[in-house]
Amino acid sequence: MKTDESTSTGGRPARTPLSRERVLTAAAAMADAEGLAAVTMRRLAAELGVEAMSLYHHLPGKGGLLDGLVERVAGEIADAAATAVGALGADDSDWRHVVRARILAARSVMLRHPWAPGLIASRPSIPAPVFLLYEEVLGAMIRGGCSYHLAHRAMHSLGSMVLGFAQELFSPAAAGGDLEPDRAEAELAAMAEVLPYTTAMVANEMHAADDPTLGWCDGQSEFEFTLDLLLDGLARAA
Amino acid sequence: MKTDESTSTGGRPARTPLSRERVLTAAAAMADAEGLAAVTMRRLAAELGVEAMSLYHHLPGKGGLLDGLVERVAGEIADAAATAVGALGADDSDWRHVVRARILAARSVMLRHPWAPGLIASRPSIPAPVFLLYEEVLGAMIRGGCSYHLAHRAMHSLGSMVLGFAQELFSPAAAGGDLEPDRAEAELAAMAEVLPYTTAMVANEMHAADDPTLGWCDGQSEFEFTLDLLLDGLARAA
DNA sequence: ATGGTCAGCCTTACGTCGTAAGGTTTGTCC
DNA sequence: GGACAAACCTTACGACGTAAGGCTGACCAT
Repeated sequence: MKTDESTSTGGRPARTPLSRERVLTAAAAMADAEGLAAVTMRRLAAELGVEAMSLYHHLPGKGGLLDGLVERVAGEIADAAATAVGALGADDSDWRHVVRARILAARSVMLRHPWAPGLIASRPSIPAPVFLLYEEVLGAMIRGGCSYHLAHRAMHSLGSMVLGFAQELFSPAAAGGDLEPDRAEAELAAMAEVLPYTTAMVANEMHAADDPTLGWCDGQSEFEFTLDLLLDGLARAA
Repeated sequence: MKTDESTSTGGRPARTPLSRERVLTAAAAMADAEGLAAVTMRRLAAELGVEAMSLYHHLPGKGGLLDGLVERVAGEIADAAATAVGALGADDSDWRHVVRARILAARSVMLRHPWAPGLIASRPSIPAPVFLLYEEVLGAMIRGGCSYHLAHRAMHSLGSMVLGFAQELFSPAAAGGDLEPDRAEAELAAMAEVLPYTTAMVANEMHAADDPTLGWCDGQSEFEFTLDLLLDGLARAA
C-alpha cells in the first residue's frame, strides 16, 4: 500500500480554488441561511462545487469545521469589540464602559449568527478563541481595580448571559404559526386559562410596543436592561 | 419470511408492556449517563430489550421523545420548586424569596440533567411545559407588586441565566486532559503568555478554594451570586 | 371452538450522515 | 521527460431516523 504520503505540511499552494477560509466562509453563510444543522459535509462540498471528501484536505473533519466556525465568530466579536472600545474615546477609563461595549459587540455578532451561542455551548470544552474574548473583558475589570474574585464571578454572569440570550423567549404566536386568525384567537383563549399571567403580560407588553421597527418583545432592550443590571450590581460589589 | 426458525414457538412470558413512561425514563437515564447524543432510537430500544421501531407505538418519533424529555425535566423542576416554595414558610410573602427558591430549584434539576438546558434551547420553540414554569415565576412577581414590564424583563434575565449557566466555564486543565504533569505545566506556561489575566485569575481563585468538596470554580456559588445580583437589581427597579 | 379485530412488536428497506481507504488528476520543479 | 506532492474524486462502511408492512397473541362475540 502507498501510505507513504503522511500529509506532511510545507510544500506550496499550487492552485487553490478551495481553501480553509473559503470552506469556512461558505459554512458560515449556510448556517446563517439555513441553520447549523443544514451544514453537512456533503451539502457544503456541493455548495463549493466539490465532493465531500475534498474538504478533508483543508479541515480535519466535521469537528474541525465547527471549531473553525467558532474561531470565525470569535474573530468577528474581537473585531467588533475592538472598534466599539475604540469609539469610546476618553470613556474607556471606566471598566464598566469597556465591558459594556465588549458585551454588546458580542451580542451584535451573535445576532448575525444565531447558531453561534448553541455551537459554542455545545463544544466539549471552551474553544481557545473564546478564552481570548474572556481575557479582554477580564483584563478591563482587573485594570479597573476589580478583584480577581469579583471578575471571576462577572465572567460567569456575563458569559451565561451572552450564551443564554439567544432564544426569543416569548413568541407563542410565531411559534404556533399564525395561519388563520381564527385558530390564533382560539389558542390565545386556551392559553389564557392555563397561563393567565403570561397572557396578561403579552397583552400588556404588546400594547406598549408602538415602535414599528421592533416586535413586542424587543430582545435588544431586554438584553441591555439585564446587562446594566449586572454591571450595576458588579460595580456596587467592587 | 423465514423468521419462523428464530422465534421459539414456546411461551415467552416475560414481556413488560413498554409504555411511554418506561421509554422516557430509560431515555433520561441514558442521557444522564452518556449524554443526550448517545440517546438513539436504536440504542434506546436495545436498552429496553426491544427493536427500534417498537418505540414508535408509544412516541411519535425522535422529536416526540425529546419533547417528552423536556416535559420530564419541566415536571421535575415544577415539583422541586413547589416543595422549595412550600419550605419557605412565612417568607413566601416576599416575591424575591419565591423567585429565588424557584430558580434555584430549576438549577438543581439542571445539574441532575446537564443535557437539559441545551435540549430546551435547541427546541424549535419554547416547549409548553416550560411556559408553565415561567408562568409561576411571573405570577409571583406580579402578585408581589411588580409591573408586567419589569416582570417581562425579569423573565428574560432569569431564563437566560438558567439556560446559559450550564457550562463549567473555566476548566482548562480538565479540558486539555491532564495526562502528564509535565505537559500540563507546559500548557500553563504557554497560556500565561497569551492569557495573562486569565492565568492569574485561575491561580488566585484556585488558591482561595480550600473547601475540598468543591472545585476551584464553584458553579453553585457563582450562580447564586449572579442570581442575587439580578434579584437585587430587579427589586431596586420595582 | 371459531373466526375477527387489533394493539404491540418485529423485519426490511431507503436515504442521510461522517469518514476511512485508496485511486486519479493537475501543476511545478529538477 | 520524469518525479513528486497537493488537490480532488470514488467507493464503501457503519451509524442514524423512519416509512411500509408482516407476524403474534390476547380479547371478543358468535
